[in-house]
This record gives sequence, structure tokens and C-alpha cells, in this order.
Amino acid sequence: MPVDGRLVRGEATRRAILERATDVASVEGLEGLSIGRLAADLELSKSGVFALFGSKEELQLAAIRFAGDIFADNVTRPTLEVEPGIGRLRALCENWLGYSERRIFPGGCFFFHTGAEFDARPGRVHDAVAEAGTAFSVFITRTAREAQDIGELRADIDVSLLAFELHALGQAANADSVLHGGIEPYRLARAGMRNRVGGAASTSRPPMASVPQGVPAARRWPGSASAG
Amino acid sequence: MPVDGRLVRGEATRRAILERATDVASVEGLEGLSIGRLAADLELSKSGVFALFGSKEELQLAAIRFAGDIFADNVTRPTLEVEPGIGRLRALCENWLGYSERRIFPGGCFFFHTGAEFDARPGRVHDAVAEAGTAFSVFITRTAREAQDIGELRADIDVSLLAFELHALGQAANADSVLHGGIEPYRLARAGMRNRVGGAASTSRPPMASVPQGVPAARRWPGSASAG
DNA sequence: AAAGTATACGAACAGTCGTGCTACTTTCTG
DNA sequence: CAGAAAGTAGCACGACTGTTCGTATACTTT
Repeated sequence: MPVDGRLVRGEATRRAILERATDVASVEGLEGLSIGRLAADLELSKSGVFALFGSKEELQLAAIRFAGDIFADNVTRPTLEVEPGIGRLRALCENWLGYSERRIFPGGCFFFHTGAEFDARPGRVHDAVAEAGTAFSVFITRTAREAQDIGELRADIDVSLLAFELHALGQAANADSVLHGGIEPYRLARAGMRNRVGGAASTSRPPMASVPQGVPAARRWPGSASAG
Repeated sequence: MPVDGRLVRGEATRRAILERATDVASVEGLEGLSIGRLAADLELSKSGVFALFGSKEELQLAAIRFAGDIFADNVTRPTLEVEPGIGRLRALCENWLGYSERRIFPGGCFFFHTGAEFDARPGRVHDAVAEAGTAFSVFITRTAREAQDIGELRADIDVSLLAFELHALGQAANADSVLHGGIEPYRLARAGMRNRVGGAASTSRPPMASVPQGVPAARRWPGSASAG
């Protein structure tokens, strides 16, 4: 398999730029990104960074894709390793809270920050962020519905409402913790999630069989970053 | 009461600037505010706007105070007109959701947007936004505790957790609605809040006596804007 | 060896940013 | 009436923005 040395070099710098860009954007926002500052931080030329993406908007979109890979590596993928049911639902909650709490991005959840930043603006960046949010909501809902289909959640439970509540608790934990500091919000969110899931479980004594599966301490491990 | 014509004139323009500034900031953020654009929108000179606040940071802080007045006029003040207890707690939820849903600020809740924007940054603006968030959390918790002290919420209820959950549902409704459009998030949040409050109520049949009190259709009515 | 391509650089573009200085108008005080 | 005070305007500054251009280097393909 012959590899083009120029391409691997470009891919490496592109990756370094996006790694830095997603970190910055989680704190200062995607609009707070500046090509010049990015170039200075990485000791590259401004025009070099610019040429690699073509425009600032393309850089922002690439950063969103890159952050999506990191999110998947830390939240959704490890969750899918747990077999469907209430155990997977609990694992999802824990993986998500852990991803926020461990500050995979220095500013907390990348998509919470950028979602709030672009919520009321039109454009391609808004659409990309909104789509990522929708995808995760669907993922939560599907995970809950699986558990219901298996019979581990009561049939009369509104899974859309349950998913909304779990989503709300996670968002609030991230928001409160980053804004005010401290880990108390995560304790509250875990308690709330336990109540919600436990209250929806079929047996009054929820099956504590499968402990929610965490992820290693490694900060990041994005395998495939499609940063076109 | 003799009034200084120069002062009332300045106060009027200051107010016009802050009205515009809070609207813009709820969509584009406090960092997205630009003195030049503000001046152009209001047909004032850039230096005139600048002189009125002294610095951009002071403008941002004044905008936060102004938005705080609008928030109080729409959420906390009308809530306090309901007598303490579970009725006031329900009114708080409804007033808050209504304030977000009616888009008192075009970008949804001002403090959600700016809180997310400045959550991970240091400085006076962060502190002001965080303090506003803390004050509202305390307000929710106090309202719930009142209801518990009166005996309308069960004694074994953790009011801190209840307040956190209600706060989370409101935040999520605002976030989802602004980002994705539609009013379904408010329906879900109302359902969740009803479950939380109803489940914490002392009687299994919650007292539907006091209907949550809404606010008039008028968009804003800030009485006293301390815009120093 | 020649042609073509991708990365990266340096300089410069026009525009906007926050800020400071000066001058003028309006209003209040004495 | 004079003088002070507050608001507003005009102008210019240095710094930074995204973007464009021309060019040098490294690599692959012919």
C-alpha cells in the first residue's frame, strides 16, 4: 500500500490544527476561533492553516466533525459494547457524564457549548451542530426503547419523555459544573438519572447486574478523524 | 422633583443601547457584541456609545444587569405574587418556561446563552453571569423548600435534587427549542415538571387549586433598569 | 529528467475591532 | 450672563480579522 508522503504530512497538521481548534472552541466558541491565533499556537503560518481548510466556515465544520469522532469514541461507542437493555441505558448515562466530567474538552462538552453558541443563528454551522444534537437525542431514545422492547422498562413508560429527562440532567450537570466549578452537579445528575431509570424499570428492585461500563483514563483516542 | 434634562437624555440612549445589546447578545453572545454595530443600528456614533459605558466589558456587565431586570420582571417577580407553597413552585416553572417560549429575548433565555458562552472563561463577565445563575438556582430551591416547610411537599424529598431537576428540564426545553425549533420541548418539560412536583407532593392527588399564574402578552416591561 | 501536485510560507489586501482625543451642543448652576 | 457638566460627534490610532496572491519546497508520476 503506497502512501503519499505529502498527504500524510498534510493529514498530520490538519489533525493537529483540529485538535487545538476543538479545545479552543469548547471554551471560546467556534466563532472565537481565529486562524491567526491557531497558526501562532502551532507555529504555522496563517496562510498555511487557511489553505488547509479553504475558509473559516470549513474549518468550523471540520472541527465539528472532529469533535463528533471524539464524542463517539468516548460516549456512544463504549455504550454499544454493553448489551441492549437497561444496563446499556445506564452505561450511556455514565459514559456521557464521565466524558463531561473528565473534561475531554477543556470547556466541558463541545456540543453543549457550540450548540448554545449557534442555536439561534442560521447557516451551515448551525445545521451541523443541530444535526449532531439530534443524532444524540435519537441515540438516547433508541437505547431506552430497546430496553422497553426487551421488557426491562415498563410498557407504559413514555420513552421520549424519559430520554428528554435524561438528556436534560446530563446537559444541566455539564452546564452547572463548568460554569460554577465543582462536581456536585454530577452527583445530582446521577441521582436523578438513577431515579428516572429505576422508576421506569419493570421490577421494583432494579437489576444491579451490569455495572455501568466506564472508559479508560486516557484522555482521547480518536481512531479515524474524517477531517476533510 | 427636578430632573436634569441631560441625564434623562443619556439614560434614554443608554436604555436603547442596552435593549438592543441584550437582544443581540441572546443570539450572538456577549462577545459577539460590537460597539460599532450597536452604534450603526441605533444611528449613533461609535464614540458616543463607547463614552456611555467606558469600555466593552462595562457594556457587557450593564447588559447582564439589564437582562437581569427583564428576567425578574418576567419570571421571579410574578412568581412571588403567588402565595408560598406548591402553587408558587408550579407558577415558577410555568413563568420560566413561558419567558423562554415567548422569546422575550429573540435568542431564547439570555442567561442560558451567555452562561454557556462564558462558562469556562475567567473574568468579571463570567462572574456576573455565574452569579445570576446561582441566584436563580437558589430561588428555585427556596421556593421548593417553602412548599416543604408548609407541608405541601413530603418531608423525605431532597429539595436540592428536586430544584436541580426542575432547573435541568427548563434549561433543556430552552436549548432544544432554540436549536431545533418547535415547541415540543416545552411540552416535554412541562410533563417532566408535573411528574417531579406531583411525585413530591404530600397528597397523592396534587391540589389543582391554584392555576399557575402567567404574565401578560406584553413583550417587556422593565420598570427599573439599573444600567450604571 | 520533466511535469504535475500538495503543503507551507511571507507579504499584502480591505475591513472591523476597541480605544483615545478633540470639539461642539445642550442643559443646569451660580 | 458666565461657567461647568453631560452627552454626542468626528477623526485617527494600533491591533487583529479572513482572504488572496505569488513563490518555494517536497513528493509522485510520467
